[in-house]
Amino acid sequence: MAPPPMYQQIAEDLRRQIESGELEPGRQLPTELELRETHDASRNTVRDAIKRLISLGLVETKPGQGTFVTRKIDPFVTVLTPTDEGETGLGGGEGAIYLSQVKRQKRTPKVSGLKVEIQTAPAEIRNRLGLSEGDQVVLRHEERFIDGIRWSLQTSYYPLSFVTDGHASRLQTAQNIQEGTVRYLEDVMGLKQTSYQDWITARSPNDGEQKFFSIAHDGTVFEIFRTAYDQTGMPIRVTVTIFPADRNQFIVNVGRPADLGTPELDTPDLGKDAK
Amino acid sequence: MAPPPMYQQIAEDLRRQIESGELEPGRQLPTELELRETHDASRNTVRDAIKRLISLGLVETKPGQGTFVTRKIDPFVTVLTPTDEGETGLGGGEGAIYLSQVKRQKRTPKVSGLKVEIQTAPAEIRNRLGLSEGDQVVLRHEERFIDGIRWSLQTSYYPLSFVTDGHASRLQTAQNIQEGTVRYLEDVMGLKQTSYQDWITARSPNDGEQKFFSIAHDGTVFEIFRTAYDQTGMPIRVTVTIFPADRNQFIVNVGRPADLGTPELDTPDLGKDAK
DNA sequence: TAATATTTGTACGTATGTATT
DNA sequence: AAATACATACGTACAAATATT
Repeated sequence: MAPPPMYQQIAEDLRRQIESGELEPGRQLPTELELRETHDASRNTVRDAIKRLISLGLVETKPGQGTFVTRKIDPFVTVLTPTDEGETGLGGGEGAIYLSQVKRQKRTPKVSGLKVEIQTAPAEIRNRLGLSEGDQVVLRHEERFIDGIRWSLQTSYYPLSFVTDGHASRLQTAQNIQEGTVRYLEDVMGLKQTSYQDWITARSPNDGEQKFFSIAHDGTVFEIFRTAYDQTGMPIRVTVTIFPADRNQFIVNVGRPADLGTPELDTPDLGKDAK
Repeated sequence: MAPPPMYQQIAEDLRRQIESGELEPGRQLPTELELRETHDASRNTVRDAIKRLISLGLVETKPGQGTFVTRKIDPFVTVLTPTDEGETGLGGGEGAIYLSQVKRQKRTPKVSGLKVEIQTAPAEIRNRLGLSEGDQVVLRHEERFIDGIRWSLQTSYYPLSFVTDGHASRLQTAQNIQEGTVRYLEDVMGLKQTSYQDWITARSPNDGEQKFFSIAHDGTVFEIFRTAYDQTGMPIRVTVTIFPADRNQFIVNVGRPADLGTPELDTPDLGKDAK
């Protein structure tokens, strides 16, 4: 039996120390030069070990300062199914995706950096909205925070015809639509949002996402496409939301109004050692 | 302005060639020694570039053979909400999570390696099932394939009391329960599954998952906890399923029986350049 | 079967650059 | 300005896996 390579052994050793709490979150690891001596390895080998810990999300490095054990963020839990059966696909925001009420009521979501553009619809959006090649869309982009933490990036796409033919002119103004776009579209165009479909994927972040969320290039983000339909089954909006996987989880409730408890919501290490 | 480091430039250069189709899936990249010469860099620098491409999932290396452009797997799409309103939380399998009917009918799911154990319930399971510390659970573990491709790993947990007090003895036999455990529990214990809750997270694979799915150590898996409840609101099962993110996507339908189209399901590069 | 060539993996050493204290 | 710590980049050597002769 070949023994595991040295850099893996060093990584394992450090991982054990971190997960046992010996090295608590926020604390600095020994420097590369120190680890070089304590483990009797070259600096490059030590660095290989640290790279593994980075890709596991256990540590982060800061040039000129050191390597630190990652502080875990108490995860945001988003319920993808409506919490209130009264609202059919529901209310506010950018037609969006809602923060769990459970134990989140003390948290304060904020939105900033609203940007509005008009573009030729990219294929993914065009197909979901049932448009033709070359058709244009109105695009409303937001940065979303919770308690000051960067939570998600959201972009909603509407057919440009809503503005040109449907008189929903406020869609293209870079102002928040206070009553919510769902309500607004119903008021001015008679479009009722009666259903939606969420499409959930995961991938690596692009450069912009990497910077905005301060995550590693080999981290993970959820990408959720929400397509909303009116009473006739016509798609009226596509909302694409990016959530970094290190601080976001999702819940889907089926078969009940869903005020069921959410076990372990407090526990920071949920899912750590699941096998 | 500092130029980007050389290994990133080399990675970008190769990425461009891959995404433009110049280097098609399955094809071998130039060897490290060749890249060393074409890019006038050291072998280690070339290797750093390739590591980035690996973590983006664009290439994979095979010792002794070479580096190859990843063949993308046509993603499996799983619908988390019931496709048939008639069934309340629904039928077969291990009480499980169901494969989309859409365009998947030609695909053949297979299950193998059924393993049954009795364990003290780990905290995550215990809390979800409403058990006390030290309580035991019956654990049914399966490896699941689609068209021969490793699709997911699933483990279902039931309170041991179902076997000792409830006479659901077949739970602890390593045999498939043909009619489905949902039906079986209803027959022998009168437990009707009327609702469930899915809890969706993403994380790095552990060693076993890494090997089973042949994914990189810095890849991503979805981990979905499905807690099923009976008519009284009592939790009767927790099913934990691991899905590698490179070949799995999920859909949640709200507000309609949901036979809506699934745009782009055929398109292999869904979500590639979404921004 | 055995030897050989090719290709990636691990490990070392060194030098220099950049960010922070 | 100097010291510290991580980042990039080069070079070398040998091991391990695979394919070929």
